[in-house]
Amino acid sequence: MAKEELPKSYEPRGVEEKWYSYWLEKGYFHADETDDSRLTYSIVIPPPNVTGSLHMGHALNSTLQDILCRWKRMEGYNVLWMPGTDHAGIATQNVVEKELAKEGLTRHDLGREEFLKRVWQWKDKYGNYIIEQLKRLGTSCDWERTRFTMDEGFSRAVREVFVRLYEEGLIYRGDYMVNWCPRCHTALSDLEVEYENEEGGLWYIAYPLEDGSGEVVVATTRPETLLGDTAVAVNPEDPRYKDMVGKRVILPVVEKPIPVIGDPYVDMEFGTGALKITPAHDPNDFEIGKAHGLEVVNVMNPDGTMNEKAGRYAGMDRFECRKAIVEELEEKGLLRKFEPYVHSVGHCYRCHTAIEPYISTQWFVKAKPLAEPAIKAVEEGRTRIIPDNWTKVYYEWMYNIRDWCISRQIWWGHQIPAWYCKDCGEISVSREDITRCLHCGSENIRRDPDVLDTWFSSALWPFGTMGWPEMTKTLERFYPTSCLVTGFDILFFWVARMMMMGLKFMGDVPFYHVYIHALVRDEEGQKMSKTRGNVIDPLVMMDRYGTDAFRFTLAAFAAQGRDIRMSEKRIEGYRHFVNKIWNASRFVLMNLEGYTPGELDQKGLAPVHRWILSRLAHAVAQANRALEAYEFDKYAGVIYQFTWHEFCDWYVEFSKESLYRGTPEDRLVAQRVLVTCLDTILRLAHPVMPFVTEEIWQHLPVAGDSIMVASFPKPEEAWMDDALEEEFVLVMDVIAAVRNIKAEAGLALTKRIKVLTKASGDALAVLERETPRIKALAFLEEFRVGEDLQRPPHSALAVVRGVEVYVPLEGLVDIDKEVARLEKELAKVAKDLERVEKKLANQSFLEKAPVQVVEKEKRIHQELLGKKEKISASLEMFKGLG
RNA sequence: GGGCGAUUAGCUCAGGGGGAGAGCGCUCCCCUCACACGGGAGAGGUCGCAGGUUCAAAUCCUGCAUCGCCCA
Repeated sequence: MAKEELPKSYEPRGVEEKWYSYWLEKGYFHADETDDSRLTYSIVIPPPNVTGSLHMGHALNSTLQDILCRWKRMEGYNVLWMPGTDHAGIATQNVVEKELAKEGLTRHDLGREEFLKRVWQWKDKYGNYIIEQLKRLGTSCDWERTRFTMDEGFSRAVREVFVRLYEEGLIYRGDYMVNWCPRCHTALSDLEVEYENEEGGLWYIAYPLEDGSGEVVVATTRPETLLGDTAVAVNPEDPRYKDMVGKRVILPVVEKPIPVIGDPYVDMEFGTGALKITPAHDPNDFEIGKAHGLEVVNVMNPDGTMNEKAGRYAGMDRFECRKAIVEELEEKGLLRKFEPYVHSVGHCYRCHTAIEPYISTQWFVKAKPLAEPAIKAVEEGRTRIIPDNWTKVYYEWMYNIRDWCISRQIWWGHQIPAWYCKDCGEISVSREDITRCLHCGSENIRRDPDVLDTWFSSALWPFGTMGWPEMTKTLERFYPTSCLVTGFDILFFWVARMMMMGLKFMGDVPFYHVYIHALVRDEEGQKMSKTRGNVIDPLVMMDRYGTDAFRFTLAAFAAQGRDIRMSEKRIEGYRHFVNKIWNASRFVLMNLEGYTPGELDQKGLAPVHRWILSRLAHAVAQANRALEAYEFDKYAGVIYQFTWHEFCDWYVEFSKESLYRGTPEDRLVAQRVLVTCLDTILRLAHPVMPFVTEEIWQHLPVAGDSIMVASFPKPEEAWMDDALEEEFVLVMDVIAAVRNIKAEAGLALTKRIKVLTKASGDALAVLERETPRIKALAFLEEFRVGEDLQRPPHSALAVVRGVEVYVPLEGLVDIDKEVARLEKELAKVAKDLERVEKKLANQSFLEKAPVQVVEKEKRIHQELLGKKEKISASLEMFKGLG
C-alpha cells in the first residue's frame, strides 16, 4: 500500500467516486444465496417511485438502511439489501400525461397501447434517475438484483396473488360508493384521501311541504347535490319534526316531491336537525338510502361536471353549479340563511383535487380475514415495531380496517386479469391471458380495462422481489427479511399490507423488525415542499459538504419518535467533524516512522495508553448497544464524543510525550495505540461515513482489501479499567484547573509557569507518575507534587478532588482578578453545600434513602467543606495583601 | 370527538427518581510542531403551568395550557 501523505483538509469529491466504484468492482454489495455458511441479514428497500428524485426522506431512509447493512456485513453476515423502484401508477401516468399535454395530446388521442409505450419509454429514459442518486449517497444495495414493480417476474407474482385471492373469495367486485378523483378519473382507496379543513359554507334551504302546511329547512355544505336528493331525513325522536315523517316535501329547483323519513342517524343538534339525503353523492346518505330503499340519482359525470339528470345545469362544473343553484334558490326565496362554515374536505393525495363520493363498479379486497393474522403476528412478537408506540397505531387501524378498493381507472399499472363474457355474463379470472370465456367458451369476451392499486403490488414487495411464486433459493435464504426501515406515513399504505400479504402467501411475516423513522422537516419544523420553497436538496448538500457529513447529520438527528429539523448549518457542523477525523489521521500517519505492527499486551503498557484503550472499549460497547437498539443518534453521538473529546482532545496530546520525548519502546507503543484507536474509530464509523473511513483506512498500516469487509469492532472487556479511568479524571481535572487559573488571570495558555500541588496517597502517586503529561498539556515550566508542600505566597488556588493546586502568580497578575475568581468559586461551593446540607439534615433521608446514596452525599459534603475552607483561607490571604 | 407525541440554555435536541447535559450560536484569549473546518477558558436554565406520590421529582401519577401528527 502506498502511504503518501494526506492533504491538509478532506476533499470528498474524487474520493467518493473512487471508492464506490471500487466496492462495486469487488462485488461487496452482492448477496450470495448459495452461501449457507453465514447467518443472513436482509432488507428490502422501500421502492421509490420511478418518477421520484432524491429528497430528504429518501436520504434519511436509505442512510439508516445502509448503516444497518454495512454494520451487519462487517459483522460477518451474508447481507442482502434488495433495491428497486415502484411503478407508481397515478403519479407516473400524470407525469407522462403532462408531457403529452405539451404536445397538445391526451392519452385518449394515443389510445391505451400507444400510451403505455410512451410510459415505458419515459421509464427507460428517466426511471433510473433515482437509482443513480441513491448511489451518490453511498448505499450498498445489491444492484444486480434491482427490481421494478412492473417487470415481468414481479407482474407474475401480482397476478398470482390476485387470482388466488379471487378464488378464495377474498376479492370481489361490486357497485359501491368510492372516493373518486374527478381529475385523475379514478377511484381511490380510503387511505389515498387526505382530509383538510376548508372554509366553506352552510346553506339553509327551505323544502316546502307538499300539502302546503309549512316547510322543512335543511342545512347543507353542498347545495348542488340537491339535484340528486331523494328524501329529507329527520331524527324520529325530534319533536320539531315528529309529525312530518311520512309526509312529502317539494324538492326545490327540481320541483318533485320526495319523502320525509325518520332515521336515528340524524343529529338533532346539527344545523336544523333535518338532513337532505343524496344517496348518490354522500357515503352516509348512501347508507341511509339503502336502509330506506330510496332511489339513487346520480347527477354527476366522472369528470366532476353535472350530467343530464341535472337538467339545465347539465355540463356545468360541480363548483359552478353550486353557485348557480344558490342563486336560483335565492331568487325563489328558498334560501333561509347562509353562514360560513369550516369543514373537512377530502382531496386526492396525488393531484389534490377535491374528492367526490361516487358510486361505481369496483374491485375490493376483503380485509378482515387478512388483517387477523397480521394483528396476531405483532401481538405474538413475531414482528416487532420500533419504536413501540407505533404498535398501538398499527393495531387501531387493523382492528378497524375496511375493505380495500383496489381497482383504478387508469392505464399504467397491472391490468386486472378479469374477462367479462357478453354471452353468459360470467366473469373469468385467469393466471394466463384468455381468449375464451372459462364458463361458456364464448369468444365474445372483454377484459376489464382497470388496473390495480399500486399499493396492491407493493404489498408483495418482500417476496415478489425474491422470485415468488417460484420457491427460489433467495426466498429460502432471505425471507423473512430482518428489518424494514420506513417512515410512519406509509405504515398503513404499505407496512400493514405487506404484513397481510406476506402472511397469506408466504405463511410467515415479511420482516422481524419494522423500524419507523421520523419525517425530515425544515428548521422551522415545516414539512418540506416545493410550494413552500423550503426544500433542501440532498444532492446539493452532498456536493457542498460531502456525503459523509450529510449522512452523519441524518443519523445524529434520527432520535426515535421525533421529527428531524434539518438545516444546512448542522451539516456544515458535521463536516467539521469529518475534517477533525481527517486531521487526527494525518497526525497519526505523520508519526509512524519506525512503526512495526504488533500485538498490544495491554497489561504491560504505561497507564496513559491503557487509559485510552479502556475508554475506547467503552465507546465500542456503547456504539454496539446503540445499533442493536436502532438508536442511530446515540451511535453517532458516541463516535463524535469519543473521537473528538477523548481521543483528539486528550490522548493525541498525551501521546506527543511518548512520540517526541519517550523511549523508543514507549514511542512504538504510542504508535500502536494510536493506530489501534484510529483503526477502531474508522471501523466503528464506517457504516455511517463510508467514504472518508475507507480513504483513511487504506492509508493505515492495517491488513485488508477494504474497510467494508473488515470486522466491526467488538468491545474488549479486558481493556476496561474503571479505576484507571478515575485516575485520569483527576489528571484532566488538574490540567483544567491550571488552564482555568491562567485564563482567568489573563495569562496566555502557553505562558510557561510553575505549579505546585499538594496531594497524598493514591492521588500523589498518580500525579507524580503523570507529571510529564500534565506539564505538556498545561504548558508548565515545572510541576511539583508533594505531601507537605508549602503554599507559596501570592499563589492562586484550585481544589480538585481533594488535591490543592497552587499557581504562584507573583508579579504575573493583579490581585483583584484572583480575588474575583475565588469569590466566584466560593459562591458556587456555597450553593452546592447548601443543597447537600439540607439533604443531610433531613432525618427521613438518612433513614429511608439507600445507604450508597447517603454515603455519596456525605462524601460530597466533606469534599465541599474542605474546598470551602481552603478557598476562604486563600481569599483572606489575598485580601490581606490588598 | 378519539389516539399519539412534544413542551429542558438564544436555537436544535439528549437525559426518564438521587450533584441540570450536548451541538450550534454568544463572550474573552490564542495561528502552541494534525486540524482556524482549529485550540483554551467562560457566560447562559424557578426542566410549559397547577396539584399529587416519595426521604428525594426535569424524571412517576392526575389535571390544565400551547403546538404538532394520525384517525373519525
